Amino acid sequence: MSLDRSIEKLEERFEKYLSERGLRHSRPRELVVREFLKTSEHLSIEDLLKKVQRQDPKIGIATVYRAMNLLVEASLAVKREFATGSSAYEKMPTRHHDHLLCTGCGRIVEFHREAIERMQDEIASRYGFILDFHKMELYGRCKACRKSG
Amino acid sequence: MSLDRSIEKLEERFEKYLSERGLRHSRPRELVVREFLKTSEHLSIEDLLKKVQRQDPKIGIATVYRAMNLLVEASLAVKREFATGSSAYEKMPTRHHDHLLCTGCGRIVEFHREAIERMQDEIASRYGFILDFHKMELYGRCKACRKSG
DNA sequence: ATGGGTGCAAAGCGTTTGCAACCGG
DNA sequence: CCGGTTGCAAACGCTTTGCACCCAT
Repeated sequence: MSLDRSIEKLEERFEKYLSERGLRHSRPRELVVREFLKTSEHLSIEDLLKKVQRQDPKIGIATVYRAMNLLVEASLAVKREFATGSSAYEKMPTRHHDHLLCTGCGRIVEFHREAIERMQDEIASRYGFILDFHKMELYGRCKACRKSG
Repeated sequence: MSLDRSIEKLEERFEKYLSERGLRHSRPRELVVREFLKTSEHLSIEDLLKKVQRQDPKIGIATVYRAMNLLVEASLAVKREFATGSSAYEKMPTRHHDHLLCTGCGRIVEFHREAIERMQDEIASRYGFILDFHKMELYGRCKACRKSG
């Protein structure tokens, strides 16, 4: 399946989400959603705003926030808040993963380690908890950043 | 060593930190630091403010923030920001640990699993990173909260 | 008497919200 | 038309900061 086709499918899911609850289809919203869906990296609100403003400079930041909140409610996006203070949206991951972040250049690497996931469940149950979700972020410096300074 | 004695030692380290850089000793600061040090749990700014205001109602929230920032700089406290939006200070841990949090009652359990730490380093190095720190928080519901609601 | 510390209120910052104009179905 | 949507600006909640006054040293 082509990338465009997969974006189309996600857009359809979003339209369905909207129409099911009497929400409307609008040009600004469509621009935000499309720009978000066509970007594969983690996207900050500011970067997303810049992208949509290239197509329509009148679009305000509130519209971007509102569209992203809808996308999160529709389970098409997740919001990540990092320990560095920045936050970013990513497309709803098909498989769970955690993040490795470079404190130098901001690069974000996704990873998954089943053995860790199992240990987390085991730790939780040892204390009588049942886990809903977790947050695991590793912060360090990538090779390039260590070289450059 | 008694609890009081250990608090005294920490207070001494803080006084040393202050005098080494020409900072002063003051009553409001002392109240904040003492209340913080005598509490073993994770403490929010609001809760700490309430505690110190019981002893001196005139103390403002800015003083609490300033004192806690100093304590963090002095490596006597660490600030934790949780995915639930709340943040809390805890005494500088003698050994590294992560957190398990109940999304129902807010209870926080500290844990440490060496095997996970090792895998985190191993994952980082696989991507060419050297880790500075990490954040691992497990969110779920404790037994009591599952029963009650 | 210096110059750091305090309380207060204002400013910051990222995000949300109230509102009047706008527009989609 | 009705009621959701937009852009703007104001309001948020948490944290920091500017300032005049206070107080340690």
